[in-house]
Amino acid sequence: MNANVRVPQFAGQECDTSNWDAGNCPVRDVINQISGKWSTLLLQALAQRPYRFGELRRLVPDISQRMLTQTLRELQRDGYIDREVFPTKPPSVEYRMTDLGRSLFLPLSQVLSWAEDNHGAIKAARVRFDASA
Amino acid sequence: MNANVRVPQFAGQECDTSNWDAGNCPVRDVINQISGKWSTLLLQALAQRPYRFGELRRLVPDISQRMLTQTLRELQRDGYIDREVFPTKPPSVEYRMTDLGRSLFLPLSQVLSWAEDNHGAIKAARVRFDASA
DNA sequence: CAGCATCCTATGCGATACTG
DNA sequence: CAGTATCGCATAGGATGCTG
Repeated sequence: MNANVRVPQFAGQECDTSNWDAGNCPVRDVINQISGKWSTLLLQALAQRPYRFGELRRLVPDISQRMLTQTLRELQRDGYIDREVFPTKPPSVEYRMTDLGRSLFLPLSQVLSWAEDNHGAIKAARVRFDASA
Repeated sequence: MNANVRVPQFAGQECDTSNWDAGNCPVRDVINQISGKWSTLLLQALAQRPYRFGELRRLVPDISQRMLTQTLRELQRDGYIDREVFPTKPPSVEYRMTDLGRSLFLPLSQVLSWAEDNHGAIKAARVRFDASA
């Protein structure tokens, strides 16, 4: 890690790079959490409707149970989703998106749509790059 | 890796999860590349104006030379930025955003702005979560 | 100036087994 | 059903040294 420098960062913010990950660079502090392998996928699912734990497992069968738990916890911690436990036997737990989560998903879904729309152009760019290299 | 299952994924796309990273899930294929530690930061810099290699180093002094090179190559390969070599002595290289990069940065910058605007709410949510745990 | 090659570490993530 | 606890690996990323 470098010395105590300050650099212009995301959206014109200055960030103390000696403490890069500790939350003083606001944009990175937020982006870090939603850039995990499963975060956006789960956000997209829960943007549709609430889901129970097992439902999410079946919806995304290739997520490990460990990462499902962990990702849900992180999303909950950041305030994007709520977790409600129903004291049945055996217990059931429902996850639902919060208003904050929905307000994030608004611009986020635009990026996802862009990715879908432009996947062809990107694949083409890769072919061109790899051919000329 | 799991068996050959297909699940509904991003933006309603189906993805063969047995080959998850190989590009058959369009959204993930695109998002993977821009979710690196430095990608969005460099995109934001180059959205302002073209930069030379050394300028980017000085702008983001805490990026390692290795990651600057690598991230720029990935962004170039996906078609977001162009690389122009000026045959001076010693050589100088300029990076500039392409139209594709600019069209990506449009929705992407909305997410970055959202992150900046809502950083306080997220930090508060974390405090609440950690207190109740 | 703008890189490439090498080594090394941190950690994100998967696999497996166990529990209230 | 909805988790927790361990272990292990693959890879993202940092540090350092060399080059056209």
